[in-house]
Amino acid sequence: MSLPHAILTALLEKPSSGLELTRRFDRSIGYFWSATHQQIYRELGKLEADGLIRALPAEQPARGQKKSYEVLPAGRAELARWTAAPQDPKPHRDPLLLRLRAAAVVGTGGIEADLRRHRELHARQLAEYQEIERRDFPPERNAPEDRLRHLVLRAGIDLETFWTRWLDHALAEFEQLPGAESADAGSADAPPAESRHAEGA
Amino acid sequence: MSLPHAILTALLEKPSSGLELTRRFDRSIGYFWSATHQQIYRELGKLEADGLIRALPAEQPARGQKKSYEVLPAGRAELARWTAAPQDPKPHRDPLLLRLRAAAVVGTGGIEADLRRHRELHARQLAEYQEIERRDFPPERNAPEDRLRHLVLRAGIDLETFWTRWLDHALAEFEQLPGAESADAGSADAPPAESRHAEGA
DNA sequence: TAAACCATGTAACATGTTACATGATTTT
DNA sequence: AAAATCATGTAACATGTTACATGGTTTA
Repeated sequence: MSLPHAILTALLEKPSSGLELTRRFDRSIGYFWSATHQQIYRELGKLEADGLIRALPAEQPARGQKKSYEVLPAGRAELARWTAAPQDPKPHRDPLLLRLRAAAVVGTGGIEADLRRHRELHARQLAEYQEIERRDFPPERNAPEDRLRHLVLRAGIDLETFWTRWLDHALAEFEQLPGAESADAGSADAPPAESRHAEGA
Repeated sequence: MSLPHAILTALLEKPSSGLELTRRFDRSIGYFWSATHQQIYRELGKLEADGLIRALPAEQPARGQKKSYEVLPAGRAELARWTAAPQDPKPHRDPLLLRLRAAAVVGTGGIEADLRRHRELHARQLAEYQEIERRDFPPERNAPEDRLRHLVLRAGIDLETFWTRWLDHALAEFEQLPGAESADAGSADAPPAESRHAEGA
């Protein structure tokens, strides 16, 4: 139940149309809550039906026409309620760690190359966040209203730093692995399938 | 498309029934890929229909009867393929960061108490992982087959350490916040709803 | 033998993903 | 006026969640 509240937050920051929201989800908000345009349109419909937002009465309703929404008092109240309500942390889901665990059983295959690729992607994301920090939160600018936004951005920066370093560590560990190939102990049925030709980083 | 591969990995480590799998997902595997028993039974049915696993012909099929599965050669091959295939990192989704961002708009409400609670939950999880590390990976035991499994556990330990520290930082930041109350700049419609009575940590 | 628990499962729904459809506006 | 792009939307499906149903086994 987070997408509607992500949309309410975005609309409170600035009333927008579906496509504008989609673009903002590709940037700031999407950094910790992504959504496609189909999800957003679907959710905008529900929020409007529930009386939490309304379409700005600017112009026409036709199909190819832009339609902007703003948050109604009931929507703001719902967002405040949700923000203050306790929530348990959801268990973390990470396909890459799952693959490493699988690699311990069926062999490492070409996974090392993908680890390197992920490392680079995280490093790039880190650079992007740091650029945003330089631009939006220079040392002078330290108003209380910005503190929370900056704190959230710091989480993004710290997380990408974390993963970059962890992947460095993992790659170092791989170099110490014997032949970097099939380490098994299980029921032994099929051949390890492909294994050579790593795709470079 | 990760749940079937999580199940294949678990079954290769040790053939199991649905409930046994559920229990193992509550422990080791579930630490980075959780699943409920309904998901697991549903997926076991699909994997069997696809010829990737089969029920051990031990005994009866009746309703309240235990039914164990093992991985077939095709299943092992599929897991090896999936493990080696490149995958893009999925964008990270974090409701707590979303709530902090919302708090920047509608006010902090009682969110501080929940931050403290999350901090304690992460600290507890960290302690659990460290206990597992002590038990399963003592310094003597350093066989190559264990390296990958240990690496994955380290990720869990490092992540919980990360969040514990980050939440400490966030809470320190909160103490510097003016009245620790409603910081707004937007369309101003509704009252900030509830705000007082934090629920202690 | 009733209650508690073990084990597998069904059903309904919420959320997220992928592919495609359609009208309006801008560019060539 | 054809092509590209903008903007909103439908449809089908995959995955995840919540509530409940059913038969068997153990324990009070």
